[in-house]
Amino acid sequence: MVPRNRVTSVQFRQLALIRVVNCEAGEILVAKKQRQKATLAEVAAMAEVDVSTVSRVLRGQSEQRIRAETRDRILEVANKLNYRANYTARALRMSRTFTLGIVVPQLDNPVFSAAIRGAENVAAQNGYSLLISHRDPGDAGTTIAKLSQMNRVDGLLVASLDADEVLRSDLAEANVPYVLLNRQLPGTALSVVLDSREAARKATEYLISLGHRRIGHLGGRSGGFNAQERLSGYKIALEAANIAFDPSLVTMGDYTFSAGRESVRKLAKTDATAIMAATLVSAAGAMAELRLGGWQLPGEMSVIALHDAPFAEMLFPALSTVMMPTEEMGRVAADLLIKKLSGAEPEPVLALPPGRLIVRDSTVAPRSHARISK
Amino acid sequence: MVPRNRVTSVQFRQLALIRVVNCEAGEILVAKKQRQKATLAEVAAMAEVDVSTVSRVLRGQSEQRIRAETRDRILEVANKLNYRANYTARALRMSRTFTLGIVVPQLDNPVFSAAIRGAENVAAQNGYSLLISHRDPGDAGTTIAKLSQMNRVDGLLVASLDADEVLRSDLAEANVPYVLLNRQLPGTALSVVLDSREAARKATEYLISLGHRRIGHLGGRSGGFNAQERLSGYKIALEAANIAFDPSLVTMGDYTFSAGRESVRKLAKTDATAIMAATLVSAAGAMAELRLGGWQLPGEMSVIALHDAPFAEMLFPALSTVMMPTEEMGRVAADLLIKKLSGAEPEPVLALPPGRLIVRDSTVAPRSHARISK
DNA sequence: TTGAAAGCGGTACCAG
DNA sequence: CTGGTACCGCTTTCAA
Repeated sequence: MVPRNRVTSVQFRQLALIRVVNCEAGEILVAKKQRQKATLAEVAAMAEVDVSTVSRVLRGQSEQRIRAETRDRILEVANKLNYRANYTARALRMSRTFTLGIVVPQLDNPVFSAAIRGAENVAAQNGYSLLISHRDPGDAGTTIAKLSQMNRVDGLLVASLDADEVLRSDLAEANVPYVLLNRQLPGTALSVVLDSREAARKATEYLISLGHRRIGHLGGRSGGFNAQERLSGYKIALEAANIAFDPSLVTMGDYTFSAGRESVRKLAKTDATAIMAATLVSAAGAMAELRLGGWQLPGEMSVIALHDAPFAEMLFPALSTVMMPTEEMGRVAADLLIKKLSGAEPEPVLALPPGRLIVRDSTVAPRSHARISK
Repeated sequence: MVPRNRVTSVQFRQLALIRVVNCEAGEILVAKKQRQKATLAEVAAMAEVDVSTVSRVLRGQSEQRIRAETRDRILEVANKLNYRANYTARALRMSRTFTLGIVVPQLDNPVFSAAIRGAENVAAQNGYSLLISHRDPGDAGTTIAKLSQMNRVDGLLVASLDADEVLRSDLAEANVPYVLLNRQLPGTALSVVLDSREAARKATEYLISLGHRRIGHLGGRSGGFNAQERLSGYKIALEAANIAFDPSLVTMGDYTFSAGRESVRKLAKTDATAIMAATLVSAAGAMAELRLGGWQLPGEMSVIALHDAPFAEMLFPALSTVMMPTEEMGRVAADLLIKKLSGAEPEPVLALPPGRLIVRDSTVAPRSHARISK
């Protein structure tokens, strides 16, 4: 009944034992052995038990069903051999990689790197690792599809700056659970976002409290989810203060430095005395351009931005901001995804409230006599 | 001879065929099937050939040994089923993951994110993917060890800010080939570094060419590899201009904003008219602190930094820099590692020469009468 | 040119 | 409480 060329486990154990014994001949060899990856079978052989027993012991589950003596012996051997389970083999067998993928549009962006940090922590706490992937705007959908189709991840955390349609079709390719990060997609699964609206409201409200009445808004891509939210928060704050909304004070660009520069030129022609910018980088662009135009900052123009990062403090004048819980966003998203992977119910969409207002040097009360625009 | 409970491949093929045929009953099911991960066996069954044949065809090698007709049929089926090889299974079988790990101390650092980008490109070109991992300064060695011991990567790209000893022992845990990034470690394998010395020399030389004679240096951690190199480049430039080296003009800190602030206080008490800073961030700290102290920038103090990133332009005054080929560094390192994995000879250590000098607004000729320090 | 079968290193079910 | 064994999905000899 025993197939040809097939060693029974008893035979194998003996074979392996010989190997092990040989190794023990010299300590050097043993040391070398520790460097190598020991397999379950080797541990089993050396402990003189079956692989299945070793597996049970090492996985720690159903511990009560194993004689303490046996367990200790196995543990000792495993330790001596510096045994580590082979990740690949386990993943294949269990059809689970215990890896979460996180796809971000850029790495050197405090928002995403903070989110990654948060996600990584939660992942680690739950025995998952995080496969970071940054998706250049060019490679349409490949990243998302690749990660999931190659069975490399159990689930995906997706941050995207793409248009709804593009993102939707990318996501369709993924055949793993996912949760969206910093972004909503109508009619789609879970997503964790920051409450940009409230943040924008808060920032605008602060400018109003300083006495500003003509407040410009440097927005993001007009189609974008967060851009809409921020604009809406801006309007809410104006309304609450009985200030009429003036479309000419709003400019939408993308979130880059140069877009900030360009956009602010339009605002510079108005009688605005303050600007609420969507991001640190666009605020930086705005301030740079204004300075170039000879404006006194913050005297002639107050600037506040959403999100906070060390970068805000490095600008001149140091930028006032409304903090955003970006790391928390990563944590929450990872938590949601892991719950989902454990078969839990899809929970409702969350919007994390903004953090504190950080007043630095870029915001002051308006001058009594507004400067004549240049 | 056939083991019990074992389906021969013929039997299995039939079983699978039944499944496939059933699926084809409705297009909806076929569509659904495409979403799922099809296995080799399923493709084989549907194409009515053996899995090994499918494998051969799909891997594209030894193509000539397969009848065109067969190959076409297989390709068609694979395509219809949207077949993707299971990464895990392949990795297990081949004992290779075709994944490179890259370990960096921080993600939101233009130096490392550029290196990652470069490494990723080269990796992709060679059929590898990149597993990005950031190692918090706290978790001693675990990251490096984990990645390799879990058999998740074939090789490692390691950027580290740790002390030699720490790094050395971490590396000892890794049982995969690795190459060091942005850092050398005496007596250790391959590493790819930037020529910081030459960059520092170039930056200093530029300040000298503007007429500065009393030039301060804002250095990095005094033990660090790059810090030494930069200091040395600074000295070389001075010497070439017959300017005596004055230790009181050199301050070593770490690379943070606040370290930049602190360090510059010492320099502010000297008669220095210019500063060569190790990094953008420390330069930013220095400028912030000087401004706070009432200095006119750049009039009373010129500042230049090593490395270039969008960030430099956002500062005020916009920072002059010497570009560093950080993305190239990632590319070269990945290339080296891949060569090593293919069994090639360990090539010599490289130092990539700095890029262009970018003159922005932070560097001007010294005033004829140096300001009395405050 | 194609098929059969032996694993890679685990996990988990089923016996005993 | 422990052993035996059938896979997970793929690659790679070895035969036919």
